[in-house]
Amino acid sequence: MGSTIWWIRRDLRLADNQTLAAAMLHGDEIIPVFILDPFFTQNRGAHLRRSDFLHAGLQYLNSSLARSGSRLIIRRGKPVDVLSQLTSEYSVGGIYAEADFSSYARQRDNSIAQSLPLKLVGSAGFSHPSEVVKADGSPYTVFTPFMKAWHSRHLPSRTDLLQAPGHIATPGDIASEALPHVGCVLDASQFHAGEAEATRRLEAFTGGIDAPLFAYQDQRDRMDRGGTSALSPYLRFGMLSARQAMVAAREAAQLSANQTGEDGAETWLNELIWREFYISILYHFPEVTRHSFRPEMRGIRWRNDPAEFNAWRNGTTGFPVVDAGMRQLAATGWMHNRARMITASFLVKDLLVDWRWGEAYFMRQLVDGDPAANNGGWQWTAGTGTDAAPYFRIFNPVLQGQKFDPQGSYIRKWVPELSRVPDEHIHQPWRMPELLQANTGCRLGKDYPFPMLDHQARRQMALEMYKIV
DNA sequence: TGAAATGTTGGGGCG
DNA sequence: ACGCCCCAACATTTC
Repeated sequence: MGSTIWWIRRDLRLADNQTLAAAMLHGDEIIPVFILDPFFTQNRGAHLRRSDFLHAGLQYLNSSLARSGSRLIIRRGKPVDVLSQLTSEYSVGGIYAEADFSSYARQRDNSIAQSLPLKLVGSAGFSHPSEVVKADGSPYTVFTPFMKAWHSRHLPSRTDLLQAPGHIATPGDIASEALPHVGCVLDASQFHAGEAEATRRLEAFTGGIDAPLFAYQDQRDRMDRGGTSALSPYLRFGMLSARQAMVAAREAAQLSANQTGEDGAETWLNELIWREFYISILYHFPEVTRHSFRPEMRGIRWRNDPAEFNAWRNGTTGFPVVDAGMRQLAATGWMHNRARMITASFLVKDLLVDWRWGEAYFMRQLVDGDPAANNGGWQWTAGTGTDAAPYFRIFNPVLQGQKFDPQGSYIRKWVPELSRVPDEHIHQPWRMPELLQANTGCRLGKDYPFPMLDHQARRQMALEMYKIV
């Protein structure tokens, strides 16, 4: 049958990989290739942490392939050129890749498919976005009906999962560049790349009767606790498939069907379906990457003050919970989901900055930065998206801190200058008497900034701004 | 997956 | 004992 290329993009795993399985079905020999595309690598500096996570993942994948009798081929260049060359040199019968619905990937793949036998199999989501649509074929734009439709159609179970191939035959004479270098910026984050780590984390989160999953509903918003799965970087690069995650959630839900905590599995599954929803939105409405989904929101006149934007990025807004989130992001490339909502709301509704500025900054910093989920999250917060939070839903950073970091331990962890501030002032350090400021080493305006704005006033401005449109 | 403003209720202090 | 006021607690409406 000849060779087939498994063109790896964001499916860095051997288990439950439909793309790899299809490639193996259609060829005797597999050429697993990852292409370092100048479109991405030229911009690597801007996405250092995510690049490093990817590169570490490639090293891990290469080891896994080696254990299966294969190896990873690294090539550098425009994908169409690299693939043309490989195809002609090794009489390749087909190129198999997982579908990717971000705008660059779609253009790239469409153009390659015109000259090469590219076949797109599977996707980063559980199902193809064209599968879960309304009866008349139009896409869902409201989450709840989408979620219900999803539940009625798809009930993955363990037997649906594909085993990792035992042996992968790969031609021995194919030249490869060296595996890309992994820098040290990942050291600060808690994420180790690779399929095994992803599987281990999934098992730790969902396995057993005491699994954190069962406390998910109660704990997920608590920034001071590790109640979330923190699996997003693994899902982002396909070190874990959506299907594997969903199967684990379902099995846990069944295990606990008659016990407390069953809602946790349901709630987490819903979060995975939100991810499917945003993948679907990006697929059906690619223009959301450029502007607001809701046309009537495209004329908002944002303030876009660069100095204020910088204060937000640096975590020096003077609002402890906002600064904690932004510093966690800068330090680790990851942020607790509740903190993402709080910081995003602050940027959009207190600083009145265009949500796309925030989207771009998050994309630059996040290890799990994904065009669909990141865009969906930002448009949700800004109230510009599908089924978004209404424009008047404005987070109060003090109340959010009090609710979801009651003792301020999340704040103290990421904003060390507040570490000695007592609990009763941790969310509003500006209310500390001067003597206490001196005693706790947190003098406002010196050790930690005064709040950069009056939330009540900005809230009114935001309401006006949205109303004018 | 919000918060503020406004409305309602009921217990208790008080004359 | 009773009406009145105050206000906390809760509910509803509004942005």
